Parts: sequence; structure tokens; C-alpha cells
Amino acid sequence: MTAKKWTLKSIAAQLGVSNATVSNAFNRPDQLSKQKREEILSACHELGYFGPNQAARSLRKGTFNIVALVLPDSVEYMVSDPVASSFMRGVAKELEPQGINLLLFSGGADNVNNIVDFVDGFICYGRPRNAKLIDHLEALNKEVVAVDFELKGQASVNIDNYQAAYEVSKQALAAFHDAATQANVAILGLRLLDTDLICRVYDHHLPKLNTSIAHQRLAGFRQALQESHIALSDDKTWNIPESSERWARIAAKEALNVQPRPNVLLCMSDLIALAAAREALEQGIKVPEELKIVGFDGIDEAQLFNPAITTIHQNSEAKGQRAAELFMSKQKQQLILPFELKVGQST
Amino acid sequence: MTAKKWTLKSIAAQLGVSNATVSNAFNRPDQLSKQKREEILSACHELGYFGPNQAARSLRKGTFNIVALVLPDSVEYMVSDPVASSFMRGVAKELEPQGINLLLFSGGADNVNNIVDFVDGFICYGRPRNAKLIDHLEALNKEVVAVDFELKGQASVNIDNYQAAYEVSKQALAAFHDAATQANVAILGLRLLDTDLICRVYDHHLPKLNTSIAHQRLAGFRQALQESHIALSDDKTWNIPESSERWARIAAKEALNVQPRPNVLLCMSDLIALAAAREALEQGIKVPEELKIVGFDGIDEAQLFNPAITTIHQNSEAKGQRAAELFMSKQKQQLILPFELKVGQST
DNA sequence: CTGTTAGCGCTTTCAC
DNA sequence: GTGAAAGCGCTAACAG
Repeated sequence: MTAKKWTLKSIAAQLGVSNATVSNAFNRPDQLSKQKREEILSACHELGYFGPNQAARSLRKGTFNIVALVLPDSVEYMVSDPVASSFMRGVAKELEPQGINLLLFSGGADNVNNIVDFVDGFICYGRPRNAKLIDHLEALNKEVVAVDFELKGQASVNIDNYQAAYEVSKQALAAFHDAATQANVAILGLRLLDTDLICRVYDHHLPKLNTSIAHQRLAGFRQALQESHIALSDDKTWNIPESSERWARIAAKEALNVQPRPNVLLCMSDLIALAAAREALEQGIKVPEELKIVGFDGIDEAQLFNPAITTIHQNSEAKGQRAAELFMSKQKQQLILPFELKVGQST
Repeated sequence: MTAKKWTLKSIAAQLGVSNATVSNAFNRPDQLSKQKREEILSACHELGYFGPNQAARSLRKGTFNIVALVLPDSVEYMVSDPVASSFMRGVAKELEPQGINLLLFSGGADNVNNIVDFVDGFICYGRPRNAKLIDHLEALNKEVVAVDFELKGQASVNIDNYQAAYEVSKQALAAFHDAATQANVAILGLRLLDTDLICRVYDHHLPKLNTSIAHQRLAGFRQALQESHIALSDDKTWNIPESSERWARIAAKEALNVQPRPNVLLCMSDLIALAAAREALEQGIKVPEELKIVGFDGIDEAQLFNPAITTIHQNSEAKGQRAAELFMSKQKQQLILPFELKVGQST
């Protein structure tokens, strides 16, 4: 016996009251006596009417209790990244108690037309891969919070990636200060280029540095190198399209095969640093004696690794919470969150 | 200049055609000439009308292109689990190309009222923590796919957890076959009990074994022990509420402090097995010589660990894909997926 | 406190 | 091919 499909109207008729009364019973307790309200609610429960249809309600009110979480790329890329996961956890932690649900959306899409009419707004985690989508989001007439990048006229949450990268590379280079050996640096970059390829990033490939985290970090690395008078030839920077063990291994192999072999690896994520460290150890290269490695993010696995990876720790969960708060407050603020240099045994 | 907010009606007026014509231009190409259609579409684009409002359209049609992914517990618990993430990746991989979006929903909720009117159905990853929700989902008049558990009258995707647990524990016990030493087994269980506590699972705590994966695995472990004539006293099984390093460590500590110390640890997830292995190594216990450890799931990290964890590998991504396929096909099938015993160095 | 009603933006049937 | 109109299920304003 499939339950009869009630509507507010039909249930009102059944109960012998007007539909406004039923609506009020569910939405505006102050509009009717407490007793009547409970009478109605329990009668509805009895009959199997669980409240006003949310789609219709939303159409009327224009609010949805759904927030779209826009991921940098397709949903499937993202979920494997522990940093992104922590971020999501933070967002959910803040939104769930408010009865707000999360809709996952791919940053690879051209536009948000399919979902824009179902959501109250967007939290955008990282610069979407599809540039069209960015324009679209800027033009949008809905609440938007950008995380780890900036969106004209919209709120944002960031850390100072430039400064963080600067500090962590300083740390990596410190050992060479008074030593006989010269630092020989390679950079394993994450999404420096808009491509799916693992490849070297020659200067002529690289567009003008923008506000993406990859470019900011690169600028920080370079600044540190420059201050230490260390040259970085333009065939010593790699692009990795995705923060995964497999891809990072390949890039690490390439970098470690260069002669003379680099003795410093600046990595744009801990996952990359870990992969590089594993590769090095497998090749019998001693870390940190023969090779110093730094990462970025501060994931648990990198701290548990032996040697623990020197890195920039950022609290992704807190970042998610702040982003959600910002979303709900509707303030168009630009938040800069703190980070922390964590010195491990890998430098 | 915020774009004027067009509606189908207003745009039709603007273009001097009827609203049916505009609607058809977007939804039913066969209802008007190709030329007229393109005329209309490009005029709309020009004016900044991106197509019919999806909320209104859904209200009318009753379809949404949104699927709710119901997680076992709050969204924040789940995202950190690599197995769950792979599953999600599989689902997304299948749904995204179809233009179907994923709405995340917490299995801790009482009911799906807040979202049921926005989605075409539910993919339910693991038995929801809240039992009320389960009843609700069974009664629902929408497409539902249950994963890693069963839901009366609904489609489902599973592996044979009982058999898998049986096989992996056989493997753990193999070494004791002709050896002088007796196997001394402890079980680190995942969500055996409906509680947030880390605690021993005495027989009188444990409800009748049900179809949840934890109970199925426990039954498989026990069967293997029984066949090998190994007693398992009822104070040697632990409940861990969540598959995380931190919680698992605590349980592992407890288990390893028991005198005489167990020499076999049957763990219900790789994350737990990893935590146990780390704890053991820190205590100077040799794995596998003094302690054999097996896990469950087959995550990368456990394979990269030294010693590699013996485990049951299941392809979570494929599981997600199959679940999504099943959802779209609307068949009420019960799928059983294969698994694979992976023998590492931990046994 | 209750009942009536307009209308959120759309799809679809029906007559033209 | 087009246009008029009903209605998806609801909320909120308004009059009683």
C-alpha cells in the first residue's frame, strides 16, 4: 500500500481547514494556537504527509537550503585528495547543523545552469579548471565564496601562499648556508599549467604568474632562491596535473634522473613530496643527507612518514568552516588565514 | 549592470513569439523548424537568458537530475575515508557525463524530507547510522540503491563480506598450522556497535548479527577461527566507531596491552590495520614475526606501508560505478561484486 | 485566528 | 507551426 500522495491542499481539505493554516502549522508557529498546530501536525503525521513539498516551496520562496560546492575539476579527481576532503569536512561541519545540504559540482563544467536554480549559492574550492565557469560565477547574482583564489566582487578565503612557499624553501636551503655543497634545486609543481600532462615547465610555457595558488607558490620559491643567490635553470620545474602518488612518482623520477642530480626538491603538495621521497628512498638516495624535500599542506600521512616531511601546515578543515561561515554571513570579505611551517626530518 | 532577470515568458514577449515556442526551442527541437530554433536560442544567448528555470521545470516535470548520496554518518565523518572517497569517485564518474549532480546527505538525519523533493533518488553508501532513516528510505517512492547493506525491496551492491573475512583470516592463521606457537587472536572491529565509543565488544553487548558489513565480517572471522579450533574469548573484540588513525591507535594499544599479548590482529579496515601496525612497531613488536596483522579494503597506503598489509582488496571505484549504473537502469537487482585476497608481508 | 487568492516559472495539451 | 490556458505545490498578502 503505497501511501496516498498528499499535498498541502489535499491535506487541508481532509482536515477541514484552509491550506494557509496547514502551511502556517509547518512554517509559522506564531500564526496559530499551539494546540491547533499540534493537532494539525500530528494528524499530518498520522496520514503520512511529511510537510510541504520543498521544490514548490523553493520555487515560491527562492531559497533552497542547498549550497553548491564547486570543485576544481571533475568530482572524481577531487575526492582522493586528503586536503580537499578536510576542507569539505569543515564546510559540512558548519552547514549540516543549519540543515543546509551540499551539492557537488564539477569545475570542469562550462556553466552552472543545470544547478543554479536549485542552490542558494556557491562555495568554490580552488580555481575551476574551466575558465568560462569563472566568468559565469563572477556574473552570478548569487552568494559566492572563492577559496584559494579570488573572484572579482566575491568573498574569498586564502592563505598567503607566496609567503608560505618562501618560508618553506628558506628552510630547505638553510643547510647549504655555510656548507661546501651548492644547492641544486628542482621544483615539482602542481597545476602550474593548464594541461593534463606531466612535463617540464619552461619559462616560455608559463603564462604571466596569476593569483592561483600554484603560481603564488612558485613565486615564493623563486624569491627564496633568488635571495640565496641560487640559480634555477628553466628546465628544473615540473608540472603535475593532479596531486596523486602515481603522477608525482613519474615527475620525481624525471627530476632525480637529471645530472647533476638535484639535492633539493620543492614540492607543491605533501602527496607529491611523499611520492618523491618514496622514489628517492627506492633509488637508494638518502633523505635528507643527499636530498632535501619539502612539501605543502601538512597532511597526516606526511607527518607519519619516515622521515617526516618538512612542510607548510594549513588547517584545511578550519578553512572549510570559515568559508561556510562567510557564505552564511553574506559578507564580501577577503579572509587570509594563517599557516605554520612544520620542520620535519626531510630537510 | 546586473543582467535583467529573464523568464521564459518575458523572453517570449521580447522575441515576439509564444512561450510554448521558447520552451520547445530549449526542450523539444522536433517541435519547430531548425532555423527558428537557432534564431531563438541565439537571441536568448544574446539577451542573457540561459534557459528555463530548472526549479520550475522540475516542479512541473518531477525530475531533477540530482541524486542524493546518503553517507553512513555526517558528511564530515565520511570524507576522510579513502575507501568512501573512491566509491564516490566511481559514482561521480558515471553520473557526471549524464549531467546528473550529486547531493551529499548525512545518514545521521531522521528523514530525507529536506531533500527528497529535489532529487530523483538515493544512492546509499553503507547502512545509515540513523535507523529511522532506513525505514524512511524503504518506504520511499523513489529510486534507491543500497551499497554494502540491504534495503527491503530496493536494489543493492555488495561484496561477500563473510567469505572475504573468512579468507583473510585463514591467511593470517596459516602460519600457525604446524608451528609450536598457538594463535592468540584479537579483533579490531569497525562499527560493530551503534555507539561512538571505543570499547570491547562483549557477547552480551552484541546484538544478533545482522547484514551490516561489520557483522558479516565478524561472522567470517569467527568461522575461520572455529575451523582452526582457535578460541576467541569474548574480551578480545573491540569496537571502533570510525575508521581513523587516532581511534584505531587507542584500540590497538588496548589490544596489545592484553596479557598474554595477541599475536594475530584481525582488523576490519586497512586504516585500522595501519594504525595497529604503527603502534606495534613503535612498541618494538616485530611484524609479522611476533604479530600478524590483516586489514580490509586494499587502500594504496596500506600497500605502500612496510610491511605491506595483507588484506582483502575491493574495487571501491568500480562499486561506485556499478551502483550508479544500477541507479540509472532502475533495476531492482542485488549485485554481488568480486573481491581479491592480497597477501602482503604483514602475515 | 481562518479562508481566499495571486503567482513563483515552467511544460504540455489543445485548438487553431 | 503557434498561442491560450491549466496546473505542478506552495507562500504570503489581505480581508474577514
